[in-house]
Amino acid sequence: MAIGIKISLNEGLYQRDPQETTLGQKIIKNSILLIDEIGLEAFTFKKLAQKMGSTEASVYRYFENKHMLLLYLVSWYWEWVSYLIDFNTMNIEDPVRRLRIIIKTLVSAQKENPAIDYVNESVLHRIIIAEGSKAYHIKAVDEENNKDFFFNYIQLTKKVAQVILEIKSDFPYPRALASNLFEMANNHIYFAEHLPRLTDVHVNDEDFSEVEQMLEFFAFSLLKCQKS
Amino acid sequence: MAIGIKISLNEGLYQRDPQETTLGQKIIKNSILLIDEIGLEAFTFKKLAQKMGSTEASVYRYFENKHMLLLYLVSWYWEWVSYLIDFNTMNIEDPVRRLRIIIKTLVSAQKENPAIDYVNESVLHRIIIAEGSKAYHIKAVDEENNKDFFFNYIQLTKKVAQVILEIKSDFPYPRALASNLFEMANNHIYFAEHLPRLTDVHVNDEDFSEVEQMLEFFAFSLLKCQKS
DNA sequence: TCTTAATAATAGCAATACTATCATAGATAA
DNA sequence: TTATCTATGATAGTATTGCTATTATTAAGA
Repeated sequence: MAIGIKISLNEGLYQRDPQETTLGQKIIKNSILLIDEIGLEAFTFKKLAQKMGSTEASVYRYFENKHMLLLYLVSWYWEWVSYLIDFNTMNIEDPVRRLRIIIKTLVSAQKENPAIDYVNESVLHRIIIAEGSKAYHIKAVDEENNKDFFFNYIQLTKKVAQVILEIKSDFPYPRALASNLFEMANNHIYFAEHLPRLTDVHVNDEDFSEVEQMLEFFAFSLLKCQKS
Repeated sequence: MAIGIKISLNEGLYQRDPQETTLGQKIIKNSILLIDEIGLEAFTFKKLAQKMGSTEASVYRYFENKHMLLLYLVSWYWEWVSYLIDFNTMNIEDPVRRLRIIIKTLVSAQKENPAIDYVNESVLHRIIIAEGSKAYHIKAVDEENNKDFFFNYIQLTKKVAQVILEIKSDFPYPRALASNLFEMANNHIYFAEHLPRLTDVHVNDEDFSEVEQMLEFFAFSLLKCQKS
């Protein structure tokens, strides 16, 4: 794993690029910890500033509001997963093996060696699981989609859909299967931990292997091919 | 469709039962319309009271806060879907046909003849699609789950999981498939309308037949059996 | 050394998320 | 019938949220 990757994100997501400054990095680092700790609803820029030893006004210079900060974190996460997928599937020809690696990466991204010291990938993963879908379940979804604010998620879907089509070129729902794998990966980790009667899998600590198995089962059953 | 069904919900969801009084019914009716209109984030009890010609304090006598109101609406919706499924699958023996009817009901519940005059089922359906998952993506999920606040969703999952097991008794993920069908039904209607590159299906107006087809394809491919 | 840019410190304001009190109108019970 | 009880309305008040604005200070660059 390379040190010092810069995750490249839509510039419209922030007012000032948080990756460029120490304060920006502190905002990212502490917002991840604080959202995880108290939840998105209770999270405010004032509390964040207090935790960081900075001020509300300074946080507002980086992000327009907490929704944009969430969108930034979500985009960061999916871009990072996308990077991991590229890295882990490099030089692998067989699309079936590529899809298996994609699924593994989806559920265990947080276990990779941390790439960037101001992002706790494991905690960020929890946030994506618990709050991620709130980033696009908003009234202004069309407007923000026009500004390409969901670019990273959509690109990743496209990438995985292409692998699916390599496996079975006439599969009728490649993008739906791809996005569903992402949603299921997160939902069923959440269900296993909080609403266990909505799923059949179990997780303990950070062992998500049952989720991985289930996603493989779903994907390869639909693609009517054996895991190789 | 019977007139005057009373949807029975966990009493912990409300302070005073809104189904019992005119004001309560007005709160349900207008909150559905207002959340749909301005979105959950912008929705407040003050705005609701203004729209209704009542007061903030009166609304608080029915619901502790807007989260509980959302949870009430979501529970109401799933209980109603559950009722429709029971009604529509009555006297049908073949579990494969039952599952097809369940899927149809999931995507087109809002088209059934309205059962209750103070609930606009079509608008409520839009709210569930756009905001429904926020009902359980909250910090207090475990606490609320202990109070059985997600009872209706969990029961419905159980019911559908049983049908799945009737089709294929050794299917390893009956509850996960059931809950995934619900999530997909809502997500892909939302995606088709707002983030079309995350799906392969299209919807126009209230024609969700492509979503229905896709869910059938997913379910029956996984269950490795033909639609009958 | 001068200038600029970034941050801190502080204030302020409108809206939100409630809680409390009191008045009143309608239904119910004595 | 009167008394009372209950639901709602009317009003007020408080702490917090979600910002914006102003000024001071500090660090970095020219």
